[in-house]
Amino acid sequence: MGDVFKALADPSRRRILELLAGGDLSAGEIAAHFDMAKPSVSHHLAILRHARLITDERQGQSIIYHLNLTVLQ
Amino acid sequence: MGDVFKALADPSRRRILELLAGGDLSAGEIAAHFDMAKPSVSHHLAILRHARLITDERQGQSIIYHLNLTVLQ
DNA sequence: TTTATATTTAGTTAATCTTCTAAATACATG
DNA sequence: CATGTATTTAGAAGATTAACTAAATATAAA
Repeated sequence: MGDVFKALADPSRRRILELLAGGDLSAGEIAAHFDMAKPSVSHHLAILRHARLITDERQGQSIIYHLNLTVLQ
Repeated sequence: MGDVFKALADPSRRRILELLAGGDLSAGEIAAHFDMAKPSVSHHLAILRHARLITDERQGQSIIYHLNLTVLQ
């Protein structure tokens, strides 16, 4: 649970969750919403994934991210 | 709201909230539960207060802290 | 008013976190 | 298999945070 709170503590990560609430997106599509280098966004995605707030699924060259809010219950 | 998530991100601060869930406590009583210098605990209390997760009230020499969960709704 | 108790403020150091660039990995296509 | 696209990993720099000690403030009591 500590991982969840830590993950939610960063504004960029909360924004990622908001974006995913509007529908699944690839890592690149998520990165396009930020004024930040792609590796930085990838790092945020890793933290959200580790906290189980999102799940990922490879689809060809892309990796699609999904919101997973069940952990908040 | 970002302040709330940041406040909840630290394990010591979550423990303080748990302690206060069991009833109001003075700063000194809270500090006694930790293996940490009092100024460090005071700093955590200030962060929780700023996030409005707790309120404080002076009572003589002591300052009594109360849990305030309304901000989580 | 001096002394004791409770708590916070100030200033510093060490650890953690965010971001970057460069390089590596994975998949798709010519 | 070579090249291009998508994403992550590695390593480093800068910023933020958590901890400490010492000093300041506030109240109570002798």
